Amino acid sequence: MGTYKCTSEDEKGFLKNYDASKYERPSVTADIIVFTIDDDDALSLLLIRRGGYPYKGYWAIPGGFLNAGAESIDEAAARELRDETNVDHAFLQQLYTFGNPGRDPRTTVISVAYTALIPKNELHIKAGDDASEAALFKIKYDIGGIVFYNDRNTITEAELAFDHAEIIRTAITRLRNRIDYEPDAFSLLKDKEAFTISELKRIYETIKNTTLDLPNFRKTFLRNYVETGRVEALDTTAATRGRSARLYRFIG
Amino acid sequence: MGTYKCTSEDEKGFLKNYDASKYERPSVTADIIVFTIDDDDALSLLLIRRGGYPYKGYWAIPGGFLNAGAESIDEAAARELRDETNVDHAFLQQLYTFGNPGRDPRTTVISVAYTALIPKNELHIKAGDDASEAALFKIKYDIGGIVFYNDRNTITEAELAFDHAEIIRTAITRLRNRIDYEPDAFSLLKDKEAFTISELKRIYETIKNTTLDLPNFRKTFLRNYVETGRVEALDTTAATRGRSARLYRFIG
DNA sequence: TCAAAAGTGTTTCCCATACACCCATGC
DNA sequence: GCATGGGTGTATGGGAAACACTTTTGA
Repeated sequence: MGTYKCTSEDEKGFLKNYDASKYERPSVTADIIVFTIDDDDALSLLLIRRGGYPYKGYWAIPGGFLNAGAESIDEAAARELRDETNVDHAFLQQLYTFGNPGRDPRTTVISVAYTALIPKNELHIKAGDDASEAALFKIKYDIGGIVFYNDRNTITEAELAFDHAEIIRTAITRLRNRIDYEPDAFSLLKDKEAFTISELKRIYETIKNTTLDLPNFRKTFLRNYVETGRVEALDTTAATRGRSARLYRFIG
Repeated sequence: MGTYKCTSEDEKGFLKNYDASKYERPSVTADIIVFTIDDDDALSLLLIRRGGYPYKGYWAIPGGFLNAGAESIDEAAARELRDETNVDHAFLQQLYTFGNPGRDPRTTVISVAYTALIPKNELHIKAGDDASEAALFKIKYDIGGIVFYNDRNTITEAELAFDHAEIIRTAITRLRNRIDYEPDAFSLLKDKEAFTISELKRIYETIKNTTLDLPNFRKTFLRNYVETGRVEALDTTAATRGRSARLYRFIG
């Protein structure tokens, strides 16, 4: 890609006469599952209460239409994230593309879903254009499905707009699988330049929804990250309630 | 999804007046990387020589525009696969969605890429509507990139249409990563109802581009598949050059 | 009977897990 | 000192890799 040039004359004619409306086109959106870990170590995500139809008043994941021609899908996702959270340079990863007919009552809508992992202190939530409200919801795994709740609302999977429950489930599954072999967890650190092993461990525990053994976590962390140079051990320490903990710096 | 109904009167009005052309819409295609293993155990893929502009005469992966409203993306991919290969019920998996502006000189095109794994004896290649030629190419890893070749043609990554080289690279990477923990390899067996351990091992070797130790491969195969009931050991054997080999049947 | 391929058994090493124990710090 | 969390060391077990060896078959 990038090396292609129109050289022949008949190709130029073809491109000029190309009728872009020959095929019926779907709308394309970039939707984002914004994950964070809140102050009491619960995995949370950002939901928007829809201000317009369809699904007016329903909670949904943030997203918006692709500005075709002016931006890539990745850029559309980044723009949408910026609009909703003020976050500019986030860890943003394409998740999956959803395109069943009927998932949007208006017309065929293809949604390219992205996952963002953002530390809570960097999140400055604001409502976008067509949204009346935005809030973080804790994720709770319950028999029969996931429940999303915060101080003011509790909703179940079935109460989400569109097929967003399926999208969220896909995102959680992927997040859990990736964390074992990708450094995703570091994206959720409040300070990637100075963090303790315990802080990182709490992130892993939150995502995997289990408790981990600290000595063993330390060993695998040192082997996989410090010894490979992806994390640097600092000389400084952080004061906590007990013995002060060594600080580390994430490099890449 | 599926439980949503328009109940309010003003929502009905909204949907009636919804202007589907308000946002500029991109074209959406479903593109397919058809992998197979050819008779001399080389990983191969299906390429189409483009009969129309753009990239007329270039080799490309098969694909076609989504018939928005009439089919899901998955169905579009299945239809396209059927058109090109006569294969109807294949292992078809969504890979990634590519949507950089400029990747197609006509207009913004979003391509949802799929991977298909099909045994060569089931492949009946035919050219589709806008393609003048279709052929299998062996994949060879060379310094500086991948080379695709068969009896009649040899092409490099840079000679492929659009950004298809990137799509293929993504597909190969994913295939290699998945095979270690997903039963993808079984999709490439000539006969899933009666295969030997060596046959399966050759598929793994082809995909991973290494040689494997047969005793160890047997052990992990028995533990992961036979003992878990996903593969059944048959009483029959297959005659080969040496000692005849036990046959197995893939269940799910 | 010999080569070729299938199949078995053994040894070694790495790594995950479990857990006992020591160290530093604040109150 | 003592509670609290950070940090170290050791024992155990399972699986991956390497490989020596046996069995069955066709030519």
